[in-house]
Amino acid sequence: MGKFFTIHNSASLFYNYLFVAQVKTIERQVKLKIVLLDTNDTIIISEEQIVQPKSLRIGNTVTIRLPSSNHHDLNPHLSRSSLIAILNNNDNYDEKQAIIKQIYDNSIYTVVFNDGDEKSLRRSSLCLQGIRLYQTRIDQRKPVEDISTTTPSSSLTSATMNSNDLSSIVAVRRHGNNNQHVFPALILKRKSFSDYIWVKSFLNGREYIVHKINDVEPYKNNSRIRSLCRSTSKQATTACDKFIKYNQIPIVWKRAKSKHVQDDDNSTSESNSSTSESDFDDSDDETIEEKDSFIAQLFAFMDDRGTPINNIPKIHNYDLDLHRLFNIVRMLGGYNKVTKNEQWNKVYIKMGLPNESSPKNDRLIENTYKKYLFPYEDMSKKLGTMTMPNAFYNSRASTNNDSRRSLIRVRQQSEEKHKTKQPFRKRQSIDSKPILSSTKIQPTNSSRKSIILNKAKLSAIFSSSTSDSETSDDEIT
DNA sequence: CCTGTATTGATGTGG
DNA sequence: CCACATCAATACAGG
Repeated sequence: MGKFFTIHNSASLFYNYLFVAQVKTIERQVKLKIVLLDTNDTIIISEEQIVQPKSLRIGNTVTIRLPSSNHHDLNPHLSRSSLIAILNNNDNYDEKQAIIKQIYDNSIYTVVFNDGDEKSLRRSSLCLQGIRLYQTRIDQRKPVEDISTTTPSSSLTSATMNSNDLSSIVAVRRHGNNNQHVFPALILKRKSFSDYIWVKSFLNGREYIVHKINDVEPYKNNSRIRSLCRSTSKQATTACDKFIKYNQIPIVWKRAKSKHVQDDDNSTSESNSSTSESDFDDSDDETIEEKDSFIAQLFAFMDDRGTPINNIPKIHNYDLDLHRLFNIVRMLGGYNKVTKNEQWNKVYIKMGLPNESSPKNDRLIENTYKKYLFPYEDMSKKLGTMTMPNAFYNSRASTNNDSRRSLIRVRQQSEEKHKTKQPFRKRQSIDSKPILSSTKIQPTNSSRKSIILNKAKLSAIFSSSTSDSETSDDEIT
């Protein structure tokens, strides 16, 4: 699965979840944390010190060379070349047995962004795009600019999902690649976003935004799909049929106490458990619809640009209300303005999140915004409006069918298990006036491409690199 | 700021 | 076909 990045296959990389780049060159350097068998000491060595270079795999026993008479703690910062020099001189080393405990990739990757920008980064700054994306989209990656500047073309492929009345149930393709997994789902919103529809799964009660063309097929009047559903997710199909016939709410839906699930037709509206947070009084005038629509557009946008939001971000164990956050920041003038004026504490307070505003929490909310909402804000501003015309519909060609995850999850059910924590504080109303996009956004210049990414699973990367295909640059000297 | 660890949901596989 | 193992993504805390 995961492999050491290579030049050859030029994997797409995420950089701060904002940029996509390709690997150009690699200066390989691998460090290993090992435990010596004789002394039980833990030391860090370079890859080159391994004599018996079998598979680099955690847990393996290897023979290594240590500079003789050395005290291992003495040389961890020895330069690579000098180390090699020492070790190539037969007199100067001891050989020992050791067990690999950890593998670190300290290589320098030079990557090229799609704006032509080049940068040298360490592995930890980069994140391999999902394998599926990597496979299917490798040559179809869209620069962000393209998305922002795409002119709204009304030639939507809306023909596939036309009949509103008949097909409120759809079959959603699950992107297990091997299997044709399909589960039935109820359409919650059709218009929220053209290329995407919002569905609630009979499988687990979760809500997803799915791509209309690629992930969805009509359910009714489609015996092939129905049987496929039945074969791959029987329970869900059964629940679905009960829902159709008897209007019976699936159990899995009740478990997920959704705050507000009203779908267009036929929905028995008592499904919302009255215990749900009725203390939600949106001081803003937004309706649920707007919120949903916003979320749908946001998710679809992020999906299209290759950085899908797979989960609702959490802050201190609470689902983050992205719409609220977005509006708050917008009223304060947008990300750059808020940052300049150091108002993230204000944002944090307005969000009504648990815990007090603190420098740490402020940075938390800032980073979260930067990651999940700033691209959207940026795009909106470039489009010249904050109200999001349907502008980037066609950015997702019908050929590329998925991004890092097939389904875009929406609205996690809020679990009970968090109830030990303090309850949601009520939010204060937003007083300030909207300032709209008077602010200038500077394009995301490379100086602020800060690094956040999640860790690389090096163990997996290395352990598999030997077994499955070769990593093609194994012999970097 | 960066790294390591824990947690969660999604996916793959065997009983 | 379902239960369980594995994996990917990320939040969070600590250096």
